Amino acid sequence: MTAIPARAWQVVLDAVERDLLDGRLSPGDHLPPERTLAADLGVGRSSVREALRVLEVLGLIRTAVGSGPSAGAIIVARPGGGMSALMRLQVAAQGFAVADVVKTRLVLEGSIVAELASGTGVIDLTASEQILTAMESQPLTEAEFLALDTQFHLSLAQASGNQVITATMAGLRSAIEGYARAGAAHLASWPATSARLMLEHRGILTAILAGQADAARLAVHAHISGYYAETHLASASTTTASPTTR
Amino acid sequence: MTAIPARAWQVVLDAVERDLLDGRLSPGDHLPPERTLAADLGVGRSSVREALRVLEVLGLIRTAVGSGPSAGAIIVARPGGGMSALMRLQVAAQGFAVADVVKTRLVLEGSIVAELASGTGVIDLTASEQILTAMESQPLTEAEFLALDTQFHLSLAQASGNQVITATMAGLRSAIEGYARAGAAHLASWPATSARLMLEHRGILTAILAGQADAARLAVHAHISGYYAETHLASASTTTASPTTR
DNA sequence: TGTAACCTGTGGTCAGACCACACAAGAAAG
DNA sequence: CTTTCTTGTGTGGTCTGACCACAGGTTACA
Repeated sequence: MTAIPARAWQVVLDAVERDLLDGRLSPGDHLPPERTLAADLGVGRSSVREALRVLEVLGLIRTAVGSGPSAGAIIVARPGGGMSALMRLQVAAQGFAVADVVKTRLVLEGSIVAELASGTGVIDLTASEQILTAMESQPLTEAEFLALDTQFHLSLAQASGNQVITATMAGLRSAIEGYARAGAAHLASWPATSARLMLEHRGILTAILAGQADAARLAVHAHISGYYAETHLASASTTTASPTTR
Repeated sequence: MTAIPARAWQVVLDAVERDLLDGRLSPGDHLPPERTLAADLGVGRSSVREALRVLEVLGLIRTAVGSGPSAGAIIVARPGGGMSALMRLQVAAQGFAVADVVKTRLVLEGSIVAELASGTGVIDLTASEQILTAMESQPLTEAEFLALDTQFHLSLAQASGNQVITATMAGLRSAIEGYARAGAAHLASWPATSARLMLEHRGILTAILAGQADAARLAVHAHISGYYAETHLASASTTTASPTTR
């Protein structure tokens, strides 16, 4: 069929993918041991390991040494880690511009809060509430604050129930985490900025609970682009087609 | 520092990432040969290869055998392939629900066409035009049609200039490509559906060129969710909180 | 001068070995 | 009989060494 002989590790990757699609493998299942997999597919164990490493980084499997039910390679399908690694490295390698990452956050988070605000069903925002309360209850260092900030934004995505958007947002966030942290040092007054950010968080949550979709979207928009404008890191302006990409 | 000794392949991954962040590596540069990398980092060559395999799948490097300037591992930073692999496998492993993928497409593509429509600068849509013309010029098989359909949607993302959204869309699209193809077989009349899809494409493009952001967003929304509703694959309803996720 | 043969460095792959680890089954002690 | 310890076994993690295919450059030859 194909004149090009597939590379050995690709054979393994394809076999696993086919097993997943055909239902022979499901989340929670164990992959065969590496040595068995190698023998079954007619490739070397190192090739199997290369494929498993890819699956691990992509968040499809988790590996553990030892023996027993918890050992071996297990299908987990946690997209967050893989998305983070991918976006972090692409930003590092200049495949992704930071400005584009911020703009994508605006799009995704804006539609998330708008959907949450206009959602008909019961929506659980207690997790977001708790994170906000934790942020406000005591003074935090910049790193602690940013960690909770990440959790807050992520909790909104999780409340929407969309796993794709949640994972993508987690990836985007982690990709520019270093920039956000570095930018905090450029601020004129960290206490002033953090106080403002907390107020904006409250405003976002209030708009969602009040069912004001447009207000929530605008609040998120101002929140995100405001911080990045203040830290001089990305010109995430509101609607203008930014020239930074080109 | 860390009581947990990092795994060997992660040492390599971290080293490459640090080199990227510090500017010691840039797109177009060669990575050191595997054997050199192994010796420099004090790990075995197989561990280096596992890391390089990850970087390759993630779209960060391209490898070639032989000698000369084109051989070896070269930084390329092409996010598309990695994003596609990640999303395809996550859908296969049920980490991503197809309904969520479709909903994310709605969000991203909706905001893309809205931004294109309201864009102040000159926007080049000739590529999208040409693809549409190619689709309309002759009868196509389902596979050919879907391939051009993918190209059309992707060309819009590329016109927006946002590399993150473009790559994400490419990944989402490829993740459900199999479902789209399988769904085409369930249609009552493929010629009728394809004709409708082409008309909708024209409508989207017209709305963009006319500067009607909301109309373009609605047209894209109807276009995408309509096809998936028709193929009974995903209940990508307009605004209702879908219960399919849980 | 042109061509052909050779050499070198690269990734691709495999085989084998050893280690650390976690669990299970059996043996030993109470 | 119960508890505790020892041993065995299977797993991933890693390294080493070897060989191959390939692409380019280099050299020798016509």
